[in-house]
Amino acid sequence: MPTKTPPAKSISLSISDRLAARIADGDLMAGDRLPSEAELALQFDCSRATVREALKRLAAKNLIRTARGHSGGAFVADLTYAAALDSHVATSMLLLSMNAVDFQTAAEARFALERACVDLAVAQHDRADLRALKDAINRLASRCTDEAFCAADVAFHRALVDAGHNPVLSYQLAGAVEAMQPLMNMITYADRDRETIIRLYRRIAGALQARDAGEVRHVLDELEALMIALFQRGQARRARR
Amino acid sequence: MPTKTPPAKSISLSISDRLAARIADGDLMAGDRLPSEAELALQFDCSRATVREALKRLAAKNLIRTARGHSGGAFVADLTYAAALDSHVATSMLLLSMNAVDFQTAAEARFALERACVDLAVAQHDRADLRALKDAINRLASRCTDEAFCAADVAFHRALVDAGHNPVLSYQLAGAVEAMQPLMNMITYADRDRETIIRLYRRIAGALQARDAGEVRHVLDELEALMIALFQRGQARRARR
DNA sequence: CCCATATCAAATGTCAGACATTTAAAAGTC
DNA sequence: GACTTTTAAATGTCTGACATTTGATATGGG
Repeated sequence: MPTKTPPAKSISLSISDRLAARIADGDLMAGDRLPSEAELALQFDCSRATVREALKRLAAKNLIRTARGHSGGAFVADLTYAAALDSHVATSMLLLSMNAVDFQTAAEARFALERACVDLAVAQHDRADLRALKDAINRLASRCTDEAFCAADVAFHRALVDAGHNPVLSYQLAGAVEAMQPLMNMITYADRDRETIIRLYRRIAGALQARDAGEVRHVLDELEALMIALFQRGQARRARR
Repeated sequence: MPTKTPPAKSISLSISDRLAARIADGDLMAGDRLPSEAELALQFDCSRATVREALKRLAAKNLIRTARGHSGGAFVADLTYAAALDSHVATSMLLLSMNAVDFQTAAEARFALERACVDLAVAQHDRADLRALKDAINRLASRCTDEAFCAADVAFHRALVDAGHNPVLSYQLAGAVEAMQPLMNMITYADRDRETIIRLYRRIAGALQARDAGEVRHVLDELEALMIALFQRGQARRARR
């Protein structure tokens, strides 16, 4: 009996797939309102509960948003960079933690990605970008917890990435950098380490202002080596106890 | 009345958030089985339907998978690179199409990212990587539709990225490159364009084998310029009609 | 004793109908 | 005309039931 009954995909799954395809194809455009749950139930010949499960899945993927009330309903969401970034970061974080990615691999990837935006950042940055970089450095220089230090660290790198003025690149890079923050948080920084890092960051900001891409890349190399060394030192210390 | 009643988050949403947090925190580990829907309904003091909506949301984010039958249920999924990549690509594609990203911006981002893996690829590649590159080139050289040409194009870049032997980097880069395929598909290639592209790809493969990172980067620059020129030529032709 | 078969139980998937809540528009009132 | 009340349409939730799937268990025969 070659009638296709593969893994018997559930009804709600096939509904969400069909709606997702219509959105991806541009058949349903951002802002469009989907039929009401009751209408969809009629169209797909199933119950409202089943339709709702399908809609929840789409909502989880940021494909639709729902509003209650008289003229509420499900609307095709206009996917923003911010929303996409959130889910990208969440997924990447889970991926890194679940696959036990070692620090060296993560750091290697992170700095490789960061170097990808150097040329653009050097060419495109403006005064606001330099300001953002310096704000982040100032926050780093203030006494703060390791977590706050790492958060400011992320802000610095984020500013560097954004200086390329390419939203697509920012989206990809910022997601990767932020996803690695939990790993970076495993580093405990001594005061003199912080000073070293801040010095490197100032050199990056300076080189960027001077539009010296080679120097920026060079400092990033140093930074990467430093990070890995700090992590390994911390690991050795943990092992000794 | 400062009692917090913000936007009255729905019950099913708060349930999925709580479960997601437990997974992210490592409280629930990959492979763990969640309580049955009936039990969860008791724990959260709500109906099974509400629990199910929450679970569907988690399933959409690849956080859990469900199985039917006697010893079925919801299990914490072990997020694979492949699964994460799929959702990353899907999201990125939507993001690009919905935000009307222009070709130049996308190409700029794509080649910037690609250059990010050159150093690693030059240092780490092995024979299998070169083989994958050459296979892709051979497919490009065979007569094929524009879509197949673009698919082989993606395969080439994917192989280049994977040559870095860094799964984290591959995940990030492959997602970005694949997401841009629809834009690249907008290019129609004349025969002599294809020949030019293939020549560039052969140079890349050769430079990689010779472990000459500067040459790889240089060819990528040429490739980027060519792609943008081809796209603009196509646009001008479309406008003239 | 082992193996095939039938039965069972637990879980997800689905359905039907009801009620609660939210929201904007329409109707009514001053 | 501005304010208040009513109303309708939609999502959010609850309840209870049935269907389906699938491993475990019991049962029977060789």
